[in-house]
Order: sequence, then structure tokens, then C-alpha cells
Amino acid sequence: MEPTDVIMRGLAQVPLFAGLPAAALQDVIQHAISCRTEKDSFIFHQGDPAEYLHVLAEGSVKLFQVTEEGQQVIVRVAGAWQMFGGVALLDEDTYPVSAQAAEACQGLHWSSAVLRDLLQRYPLISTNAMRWMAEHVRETQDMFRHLATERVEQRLARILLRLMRQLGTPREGGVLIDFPLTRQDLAEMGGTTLFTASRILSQWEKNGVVKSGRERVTVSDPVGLAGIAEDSA
Amino acid sequence: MEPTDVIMRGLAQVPLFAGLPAAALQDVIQHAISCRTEKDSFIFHQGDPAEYLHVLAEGSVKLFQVTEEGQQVIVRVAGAWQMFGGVALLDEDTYPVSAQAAEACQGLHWSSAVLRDLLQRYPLISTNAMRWMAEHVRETQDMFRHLATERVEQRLARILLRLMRQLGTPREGGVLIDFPLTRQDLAEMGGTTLFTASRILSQWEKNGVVKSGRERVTVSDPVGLAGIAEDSA
DNA sequence: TAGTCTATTTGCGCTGGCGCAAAGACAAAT
DNA sequence: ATTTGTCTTTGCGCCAGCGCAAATAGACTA
Repeated sequence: MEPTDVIMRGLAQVPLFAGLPAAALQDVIQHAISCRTEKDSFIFHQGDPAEYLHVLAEGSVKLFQVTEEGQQVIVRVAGAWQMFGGVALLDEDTYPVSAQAAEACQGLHWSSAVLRDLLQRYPLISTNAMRWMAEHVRETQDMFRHLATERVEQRLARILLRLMRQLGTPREGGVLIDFPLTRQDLAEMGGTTLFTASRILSQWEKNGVVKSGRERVTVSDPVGLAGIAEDSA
Repeated sequence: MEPTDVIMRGLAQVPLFAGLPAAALQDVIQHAISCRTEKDSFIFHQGDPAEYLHVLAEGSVKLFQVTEEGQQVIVRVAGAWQMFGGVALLDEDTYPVSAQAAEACQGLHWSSAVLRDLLQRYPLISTNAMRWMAEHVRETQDMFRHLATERVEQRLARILLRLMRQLGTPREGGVLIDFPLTRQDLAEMGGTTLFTASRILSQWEKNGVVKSGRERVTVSDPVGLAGIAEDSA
């Protein structure tokens, strides 16, 4: 487990705990449970009682729903010091998505009961929670709008730009999306098929916009990609 | 304006105020502003500072986003004793959608400042707000999943079923969706075009699943429609 | 009652993207 | 080094749904 000051710095970045004084953060950490998850195992399943709210210290997770026909739809991914399972803030609710470790994870979590105690003692957390949820609604609505109105190429461009901002690390010749990202994953985020995603990436690679390998994508030309995202032609 | 007891009964159905004792509800009503909106006028615009939270006493509104190319995407509709503009609960935020009266409306609204005062005095409202937002995220994610994985016909079937539950009134030979609903509106909810929506409604009418006229749809066979929604063939 | 405006229907051609199949590339395990 | 399993690429045929155009049907107005 990381030393406490690293955790402090990390948690201070989590929107839910933003603005809390150091003493309160200490208190929050006191009540956290630490745990490790292997790659590909599930942290929780869609429909399970929402018992814990999670924050990652390292690693990354995929958050997705599954259709009646077993098809996955990836709603979101989370990396270090990002939160998921926020619905555990509420009493007696269930997770709307499944969370699966995309890489080995080290994380903290808080039980629903502990959270309700923290909410009472630090009302700021309650405000932060609402703000976080509202932001979440906004993002999901934006995804919906894009899916409803744009072509596959534009949607994939937007997805890479979002992932770049969220999980990107600068490299020579571009920004690497530091997350194991298969063509299938991209398809499940963009409402398309792995074949179409592959074709579009190949074409972008020819035009020098991205460089992609097995489960890795590097954006070489973010401006060009943004152009594609906006391009209604 | 309606008599106070009608308003009391109405507000008690609003999830945000659910479970509040009568005295608290009185207090909430004390702070409400009443106002009327003509058909087709805007209650707020996407991007405006979120100053008021709204509840309708009568009438209905469309909540939609507009793309860069000016295309509308309807995210939600609201009818009597339904709430919208919930983002006004937060300080210094902006509306993620525009709200336009689909019919003449009579409604109540509360300013952001008043709401923050109410939140402080009645912590239950804070819990209710989180629950409402979480529910909202869930619904939007479901819409996203359907849009990403289902064919147009299934999506339109789901939309009619949802509207039926939300705004339906029983009639001889079916449930009328009591809302001025053009083919264009249906298209903007379902991520399709008015032509495709029209064709599908015509076909359903031939099969006796719905009856539709100008701006009106009646679901004659809800079970049949649910079958279409689930039908992956 | 005629006129106007908006909503709806339907035909027709086209295309973006799906679905399958088969071959190739990469990484980890033995 | 070879095997094995997963991921990726690309060709090919097809079709759901789009986009346009033109006709029709309601509803409101004068």
C-alpha cells in the first residue's frame, strides 16, 4: 500500500473529497478499506446491491452494461484517483453497470454505511456528490447526442480525444492512451463493430493521425483528430 | 393558480420533496414562484446559468440539446408534477439542455439561493436530490445502451412505452400519449429521421399496435409493442 | 368557404456501416 | 523455438435506414 501522504494527495484530487480540510481527509482515509484486484476480475456486477464506492490508486477499470443478448456497452473507464460506484452513496440502491479491472488495480473503497456517516459529518461531500452526479448526467447526455447524430468516424475520434485527456501520457510523437484498448473495446464505446473500428484506425494511421498497436493507441495529431470529430461532411 | 391543497398533493409526488412532513412542504411552497408559459416558448436555454429548478402543475415541456449543426436531440419530456432543471440545486452551474413548452404550462420554480437554504434546513431533500440524479444517470445510460445496440424499430417501441408510462391516459381502445408528439419529435428522441419514424408508425398501425393522428399517438396493444421492443430478430 | 401553414405519407435510389470469413500479427507460455 | 491463444486486418456482399421529392391530409385563419 502507498504511504499516507501519497494517498492524501491522491484523494484530494477526487471530486467527491475536493475542498475538504486535511483533518477531514485523514478521517476519510481512516475509514477506507484498501484492496487489490487482478486484471480481468470483476469489482462489482450490474444489479448487485451498491455496497462500496471505489477510488483507484493505480490500475484501471472498465464500466459497462450488458444487453439481453449479452453484448457489452462500455459506458466509462476509470484510472488512478478516479471514482466509480458512486451510487453507494445512496441507501439501498444497485450498481447500474459492471466494473471489471482492465489492468491490475490497487484501490480504496468505503462502505455505504461509512459513507452516510461521512456525508453527515462533512456536508461538503454531499454537495460534491451532487456536482459529480450532475456532471455525470451531462457527460452521458453528450454521449447520447453524439451517438444519435454523428457518424462512426466522428464518434470514434471523440472517444479517443476523451480517453487522451483522461488517461493520456505524453510520448515522443504523440500522446499514448495508457489503457489496454482493443478494437472491440472501442467498438463497444462507440456503438459500432470491431471491424469498422479497425478500418477507421487503419485509415487514420495512413493519414498520420494516430499510431496503433495491439491494445494500444497513440494520438499523433490531436488537432487533426479534433478536426475529424467536428467534421460534418 | 391552483388551490394550496392541490399543490401540496402535487408536490408530495415530486421525488425531490418525497417524504417531507406537511410543515416542510408548506415551507417549500412558501418559497415557490408561480408562473405560466405559452406553448413553444422557452423556459431556459442550454448553457444559461442554472437559476431555477422547475416543477410543472400543468402542461408539458420538451428537454433537448442542439448539435453544432442545429439538429435537436430530445433527451426527455416532463408533464404535470415532474421536475426539470435540477442542476439549479448546485451553485454556479449551467443548464445542460433547453426547455421548451410543448403545451401551455403552469408551473412553480425555486431559485438556486432558496434551494440551497432549503437543502440546509431539510437534509432529506439532499438525499432525494442525489437519488433523483442517480436515477437520471441510469435512465440516460439505458437510452445510450439502446441507441448503441438496437434497431430503430425497437428504439421507437421503447420510446412509446416510456411515454405511455409517463404521460399516458387510458382511452377506449388503448392508452393515449397525452403530449403533442410529431414524427419529427419521435425521430429526435430515437436517433432517426422523421421519414423512418413515419414508415414504422404506418406499419404498426396496419398491424393494429398503435393508432396515430396528427401529433397524437395511442398505443392500442402495449404487449405487442413490448414484444417489438425486445425482438432482436 | 377558401386559403395557408404545418404535419404526414410514400416512392425511389443510394450508401454507410454491418456481418462473415479467412489470413496475418503479436505476446505469452511451454 | 514452437505452440497457443488472442487481437487485428482486409475483402466482399448485403441491407437497414437515410435523404430527397412530390403528393396528401389536417387544422387553423380570415
